[in-house]
Amino acid sequence: MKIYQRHTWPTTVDEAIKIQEQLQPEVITEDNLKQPLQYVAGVDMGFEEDGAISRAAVAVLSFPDLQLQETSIARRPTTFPYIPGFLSFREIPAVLDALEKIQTTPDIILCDGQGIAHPRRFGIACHLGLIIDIPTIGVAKSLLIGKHDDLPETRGSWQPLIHKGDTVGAVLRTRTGVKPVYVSSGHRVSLLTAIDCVLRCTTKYRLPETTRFADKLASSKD
DNA sequence: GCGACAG
DNA sequence: ATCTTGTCGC
Repeated sequence: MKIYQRHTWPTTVDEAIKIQEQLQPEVITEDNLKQPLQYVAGVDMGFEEDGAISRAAVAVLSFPDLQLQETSIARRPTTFPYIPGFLSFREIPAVLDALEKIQTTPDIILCDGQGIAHPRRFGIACHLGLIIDIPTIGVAKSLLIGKHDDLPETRGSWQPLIHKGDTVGAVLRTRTGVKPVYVSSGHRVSLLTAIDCVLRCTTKYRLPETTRFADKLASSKD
């Protein structure tokens, strides 16, 4: 797919904050996606050479049967350090390289990390969604910001994630008796639709099949 | 000023 | 994210 950059990549945190604050108002947290969904994708990152090289992987699956449709991998030098709140500046450049090689344009992308459940409401899922103008959802394995009540052990149960008085996402149990995941709107997807999509992409494991496939590609040294 | 802190 | 074996529990 063809990608149009929205900005150049910053070197400093101050610059990065300006970009986040400038683009945040463009994030859409209401549904604006093709339905029924036909293709869902997952993206994930891996690192080589002690972190000097970033490796991005994309896996496109058919929906709702979740069969692998297409994959791509891209490598490039790592240019931004990992700083909580600025993950997108470290990972997105390589992700865009991998997405450019994809022939099957996904109807939605599940990202590894937060959407609007972020200090400035601009996590990696929002940033990626805005740049490529494709619906995105943030699915994180751990909490960045916000608080929530305890939730039942049953798969499918969830609780709102609250930050400074706003509902910024949800803590979702994707598997009975297993630690929950943190779901939030990325771009062009509402929270309820995001929760439904994550559940439908999750079968026998805690994480969505999309990110599991992307994870295998990003980790296997080949 | 003191912690917390996606991957 | 990454370094790494066995091990506890359903």
